[in-house]
Amino acid sequence: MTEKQQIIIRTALKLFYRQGIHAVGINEIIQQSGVAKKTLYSYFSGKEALILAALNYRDEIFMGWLSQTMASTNPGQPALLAMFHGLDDWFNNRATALGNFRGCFFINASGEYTDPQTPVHQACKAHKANVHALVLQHTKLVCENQAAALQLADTLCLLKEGAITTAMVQEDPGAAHRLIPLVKTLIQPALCTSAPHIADT
Amino acid sequence: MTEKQQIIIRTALKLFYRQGIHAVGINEIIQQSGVAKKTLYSYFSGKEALILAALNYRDEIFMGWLSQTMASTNPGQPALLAMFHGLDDWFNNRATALGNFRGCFFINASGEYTDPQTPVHQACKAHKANVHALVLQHTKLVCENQAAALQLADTLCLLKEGAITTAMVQEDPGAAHRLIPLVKTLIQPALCTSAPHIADT
DNA sequence: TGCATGGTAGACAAGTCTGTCTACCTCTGT
DNA sequence: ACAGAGGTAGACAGACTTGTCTACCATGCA
Repeated sequence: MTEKQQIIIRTALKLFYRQGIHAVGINEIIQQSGVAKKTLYSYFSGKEALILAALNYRDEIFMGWLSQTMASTNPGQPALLAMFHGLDDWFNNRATALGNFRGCFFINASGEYTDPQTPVHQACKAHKANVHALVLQHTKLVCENQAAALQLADTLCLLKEGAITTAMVQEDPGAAHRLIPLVKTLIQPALCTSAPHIADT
Repeated sequence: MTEKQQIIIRTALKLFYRQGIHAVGINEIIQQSGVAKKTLYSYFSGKEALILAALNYRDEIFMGWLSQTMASTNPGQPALLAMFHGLDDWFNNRATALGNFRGCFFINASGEYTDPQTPVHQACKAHKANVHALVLQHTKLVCENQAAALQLADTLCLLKEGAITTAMVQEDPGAAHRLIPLVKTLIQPALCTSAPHIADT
């Protein structure tokens, strides 16, 4: 991975995230990168390869930020809560690693590539699986059995997606903060038994 | 609203929803509509006007479907629960009025027009406000005060967004169904007091 | 000194995009 | 019978798209 390659990927991600993937052309990317077109095409076979590289880079950034955010406190319950405080930081542009909030790059990309068969959609799905796996590590510490841990991870991830989407579409940066009382309730160890959610009727 | 106009809007919506907005050209729309290009431009000043018309049409369809779904049972608690059963139908392609599930058209569109100032993004935001207003009508019947009703509507709408996003990106059509126990708990009248969520600590 | 490497700048091909325009056709109402 | 409305088909302009290719330049190494 050369320095030029890094610059191109970083620039592409910035533009794709800000303007949408289809709305950004190769010419704009090379211009903003200060790189010749031939250089770009020597590193990437085409636009799709660059998109996939940008998705991969964003995955690294996001997973790094999230795992660091969750590692800043104790594993389990506090880490899960820290995730939602982290989302609140992100929505209010206090998470510098993630840049200015414009929704989730992977959700946005999926919306442009709705066919699940496309490599882009698959990459987005893979990123969400990475996040889920990280969350699951912590729910396992809170729940008394595997099934309950999985279910809690599902719910928390779904809340996360809902908060991101609400914050973006509705221009509502308080979406994550308002969830914190509910999250606190959900992750109370006593409630994470085999019963699905608090009470299952 | 002439018949031709209707055909153009319906075709545009179908293509935009399936392939993304930027990925669909005017030529494809007129070809699929069986309409001359001049006819399209006699009704719509440009592509953006057509996009806004498609968003407006989708809003009508979705709000019609949702209000009908919620009206098929008793107002309040049962209607709110019916919304999530409706989402489950949608994700599993049993809601014919909404077409084959490809996520939420408005979330997808917002991802392509991330700048909140754009008319497209504003239209998406307005749609979400419409849904929220409908949900609020029912949470008011369940909660004992205005603030609690608003808070419950916020939470349920956020769960809805999370379910749609999860179902789409993760190819997980069970996202809404798994939420039902949690929703049942949240909408229990006794819990919808001034306390934010179940227990607020 | 000479040459390979990796870069720049940008012309170019071939196709697509939006939007305008001409020429024609086919109803409907008077 | 005839005018006007509303439509079709499609050429066209001008800009933009991705991707290839030529010509050139600078640096490091033998």
